[in-house]
Amino acid sequence: MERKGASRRRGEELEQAILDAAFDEFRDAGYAGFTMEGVAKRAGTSKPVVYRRWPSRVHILMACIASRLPQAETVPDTGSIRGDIVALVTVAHRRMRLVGQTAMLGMLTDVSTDPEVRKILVGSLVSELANLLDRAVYKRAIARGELAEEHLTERLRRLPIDLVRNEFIIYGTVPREAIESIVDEVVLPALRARGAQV
Amino acid sequence: MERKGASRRRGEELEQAILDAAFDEFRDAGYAGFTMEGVAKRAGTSKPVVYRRWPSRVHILMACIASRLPQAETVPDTGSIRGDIVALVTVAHRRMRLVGQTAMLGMLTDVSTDPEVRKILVGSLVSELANLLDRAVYKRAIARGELAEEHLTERLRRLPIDLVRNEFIIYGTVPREAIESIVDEVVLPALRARGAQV
DNA sequence: CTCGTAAGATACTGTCCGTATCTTGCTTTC
DNA sequence: GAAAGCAAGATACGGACAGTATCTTACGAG
Repeated sequence: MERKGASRRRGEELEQAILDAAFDEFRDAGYAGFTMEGVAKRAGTSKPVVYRRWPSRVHILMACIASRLPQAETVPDTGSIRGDIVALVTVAHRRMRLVGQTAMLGMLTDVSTDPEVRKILVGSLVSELANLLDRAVYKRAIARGELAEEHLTERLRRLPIDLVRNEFIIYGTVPREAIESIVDEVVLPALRARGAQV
Repeated sequence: MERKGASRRRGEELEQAILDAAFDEFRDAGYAGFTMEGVAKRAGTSKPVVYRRWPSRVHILMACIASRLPQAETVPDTGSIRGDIVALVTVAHRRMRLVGQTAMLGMLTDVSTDPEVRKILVGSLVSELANLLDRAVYKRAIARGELAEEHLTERLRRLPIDLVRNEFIIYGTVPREAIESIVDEVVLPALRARGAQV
């Protein structure tokens, strides 16, 4: 099924075309309907070509989703830790919506029996947000004097992301009120309890 | 493949035998390896018999797992809300371990596109714990005077379970220290912030 | 021009879901 | 206690899809 009147693509060009096709397939067919045959057909190529680059369905799925997520999102400096955390959680939620609830769960499922693949997923979908939280929110709050390094435990560091992820995974949607209740009823009180002036 | 020297089972007896077989299949083959063929073979019957009772793979999976979870677990009255919450979270964690990380994720995935089935899952795996938390923990704390009804928001009501579920789903394990940091660094501070004397 | 590499086509194995069809044993009813 | 009916159980099938093997062919490098 070679594409008519077109030369064979190779290397980077072909790889991008397949990732594009994969993303279209993901968007149109959903997580469960995402098939290697569909990807190959959309890309105007064949399965072995796809398999030469990604060893399995879940690998290319993660790759195509990761490739579509904005790489270096920023969180505006709102002047207070509350505003910054709300902004961060909003960014996190936007990223999750790009992935989708079913796909997020599906990838976590696929990955849960394979530590190798798990690393890839956690690296591209989880760690990035955690770093952003540290860099863009906590560091600024420390500079402002609202927070001290020693107020932060590991748990508090990841608390906002844990809560919004849970909300998204279980309920599928995270309305504005949910974000605010997470921040005002849980995160800020927990920070204050350790001495933060927030 | 009718079992030799045995009369045909019917009704309740057959149903239980299939559920037993399903649970064995689940334990031995895991979530991904759980197949209807396997269940039928183990139960000494055939697929149509299984399909007459449960309309799909995920239905019987949920049914067999739910049937193996202790129905009415109790949370000991430890005399303080902290102890009670730790105990509740420990119970929740034990239930989750019985299900397993992969199966939990897998069921959530399967269910995420079908509100009908979702209700069944949420009813048997989520609501039960929420009720337990209300009945066994918050009610007693209110009776003790540590807590007042109006201190409790919806978010705080489900906070302990949300956090332990997240921990289990993402990290696969919830060690004692995690439980304690959840309770001491997050849940109790959040309750105190709303006026609870805990 | 030749040669090697990778693209692309095709077909195959294997697995499993869900269903259709048929036989047969058990139970109920007259 | 025979006939009728119902559900159990066997078997086989259609369809989808993962992943692989094999072959041909375009194309770039030298």
